[in-house]
Amino acid sequence: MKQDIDTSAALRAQLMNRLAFRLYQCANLLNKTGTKALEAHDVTTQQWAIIGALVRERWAEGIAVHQLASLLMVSRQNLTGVLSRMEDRGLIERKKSKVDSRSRLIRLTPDGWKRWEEMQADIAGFYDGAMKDLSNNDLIHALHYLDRMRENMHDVDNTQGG
Amino acid sequence: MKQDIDTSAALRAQLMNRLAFRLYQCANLLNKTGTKALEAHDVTTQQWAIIGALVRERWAEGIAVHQLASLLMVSRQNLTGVLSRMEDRGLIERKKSKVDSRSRLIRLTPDGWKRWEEMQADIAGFYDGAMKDLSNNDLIHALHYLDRMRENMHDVDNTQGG
DNA sequence: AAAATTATAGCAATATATTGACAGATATTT
DNA sequence: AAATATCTGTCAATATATTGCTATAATTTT
Repeated sequence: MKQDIDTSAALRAQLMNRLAFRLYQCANLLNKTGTKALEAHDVTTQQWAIIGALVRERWAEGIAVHQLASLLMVSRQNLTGVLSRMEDRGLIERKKSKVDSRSRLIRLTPDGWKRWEEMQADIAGFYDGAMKDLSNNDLIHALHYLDRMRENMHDVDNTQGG
Repeated sequence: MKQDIDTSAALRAQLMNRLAFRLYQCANLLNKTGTKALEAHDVTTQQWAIIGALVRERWAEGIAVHQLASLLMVSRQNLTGVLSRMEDRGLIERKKSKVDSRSRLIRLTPDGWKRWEEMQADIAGFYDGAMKDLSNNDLIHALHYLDRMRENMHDVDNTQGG
């Protein structure tokens, strides 16, 4: 009976443990270093992700909070807090939807767009460091694995009553 | 002039953006689903990581806070908060070091060890879902990429005055 | 030996993330 | 049409993460 690497439960458990731990460390470091890299722009990593989403999705009137929360995979409540801080600083605006008066449509202000442009050089500089020595092929593979895990955990989430 | 996939700056920037975003989403989902999976044990994902580290590193007297913080790659201040909540619930104990009276040595209590054992079945169940359809080879590769990124960001961190 | 520097844990302030809850709006069922 | 169920954004409470700061201890420099 050949002890194949793919059939060793203890090895697999160890790999999964290490992978989860690595994910934990990476995410914390991404938050820390990303926020520091954009310090001059007064934009945290999380706010950067939100601005990036708003830039990418050019809805005519903006996007509803629950849609943005779904896209970012964070809770509506947390997003409300982050958006409030961004609105206070003039990066985004909230507008009551004409279609559904409960809904608030979120979009970047002209200042928000300007901030995005101003950030680009520092974003590029940050990525140079964070993705150093990773080829495009590496990036594609890493993306594939994280994608797989995200989908898996999304399913787990739904199973848990999401 | 051949437009090679490895030389396209726009593609690379897009990949890096998507990778960072995926990391953000995955980490949040890991925190959410991991904590939910261990709900019966009243242990969050972060506390699980700490217990795991304490289990793995079997120092005779325990580990100092700054060492544990370094291992986990989180700040001492944050760790202090998490440890306090764990101590309050009897999972860990803090003991003044005989060698350096400023230092607090952290280790699991007997209850902490027992909690770790009790968690194993639910941990395994969670991993089954989160790592579904990923072979051991996949796990090894994913680990490699996250490792690479972690090291890169660690270097960036040091450059930023970490 | 004294002075200066560095290290330790933890307090405080702020940002992010979750869950529970809820007023009010909207959609579905009766 | 009325009753019921669901949805929307946000408040509140709690956990996690960062930075600045500090009293005290330890180490290094003078």
